[in-house]
Amino acid sequence: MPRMDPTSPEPGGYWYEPDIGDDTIVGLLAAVRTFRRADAGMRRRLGAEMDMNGTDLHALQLLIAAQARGDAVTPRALSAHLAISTASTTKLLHRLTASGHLTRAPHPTDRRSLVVVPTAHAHQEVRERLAGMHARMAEVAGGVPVEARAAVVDFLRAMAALLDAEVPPAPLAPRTPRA
Amino acid sequence: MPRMDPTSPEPGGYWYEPDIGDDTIVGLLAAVRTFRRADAGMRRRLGAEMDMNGTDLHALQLLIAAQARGDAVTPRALSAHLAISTASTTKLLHRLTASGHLTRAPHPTDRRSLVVVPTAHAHQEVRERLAGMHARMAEVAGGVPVEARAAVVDFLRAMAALLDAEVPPAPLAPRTPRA
DNA sequence: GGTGTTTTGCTAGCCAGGCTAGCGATTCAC
DNA sequence: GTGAATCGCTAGCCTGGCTAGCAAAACACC
Repeated sequence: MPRMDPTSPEPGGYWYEPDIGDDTIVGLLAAVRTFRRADAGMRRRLGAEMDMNGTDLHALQLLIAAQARGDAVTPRALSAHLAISTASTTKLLHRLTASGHLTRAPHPTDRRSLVVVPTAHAHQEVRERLAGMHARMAEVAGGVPVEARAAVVDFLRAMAALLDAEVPPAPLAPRTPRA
Repeated sequence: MPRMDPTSPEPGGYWYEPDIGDDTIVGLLAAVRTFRRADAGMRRRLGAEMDMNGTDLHALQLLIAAQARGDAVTPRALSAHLAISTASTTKLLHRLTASGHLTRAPHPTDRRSLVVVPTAHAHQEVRERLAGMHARMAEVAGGVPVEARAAVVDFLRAMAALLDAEVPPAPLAPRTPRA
């Protein structure tokens, strides 16, 4: 049975960028890549080893957060938050209702819509599953020097904004049109 | 046609953690989540809008980096680096050879194996596709105060290590065994 | 030097989770 | 009141993971 090596080492050298001019910037970007890879791998493993994938888990987190805030969440809002289509969201709701993690309640004012509510079971499970990881993440975050935290937050937010804006360009050669 | 909102706002509040004791830590973790979500969304869009998905692109980066270092890369090594199975790697190689991004050359010493080599086309394309984004990322990175950069790098690395180590536990209720 | 075991890349076929297209029901604008 | 917009949904497709199992080559060992 061909199996993969779960702990692949660092990719090693970098690729292009002739000379950005600053080693610390290169190091920063390398760290970002390392993190992205670890994150992607974790999500995949999460999907493989548990009976819930990353998107579903993320949805539950959002629902629980919203509930704590007293906000009602509609499927449409959920799809927007998760950045997936409404059809995919419907499937997601099916999965999570089937597994007993949430229920659909009628929307108080709009009879087309509905309100998605996490069950007690969902609360418990998310707590169990994420509490440990989250505590560890908080610990890591606590290791960041106080005076540097704002910089880290700014950096991550700016990166996120950049990624959000990215991709669309695609100003490339005539590509095989995939059809 | 149901379409999603590509620029969903911040998830808002958080969920559990009674009182971590420090708002800046919560902010940090929120920023991490924002980034993770942006990254995942970017990868998905990348797969949707281009004719290459994130894994393939990652593979090309690795190959190009290895080539620059003078290292030969076998499919097996690639599968280990990408943390996917050898079967998936074979499919990946099919995709990328079909699209003219790489070629399979005989391995110099092991006749079972082979060496995967990126084409000039791959070089050009990766450069075109990533140079812009990468330059922007470098710009963002450059915006981080010099004295805070080491802290950012440490933080991201620690987070990555944490995610790498995460998931396996799964000490939960008897779960439906998915079979 | 033959022979069993490993390793390598591969094919076949499965499955999850995205997606688009389009539908009935309801709400909104006017 | 009526047409347009919006809601969640179903039907059905496609990508990209996965496992199982294969022939060929390399290796271990006598």
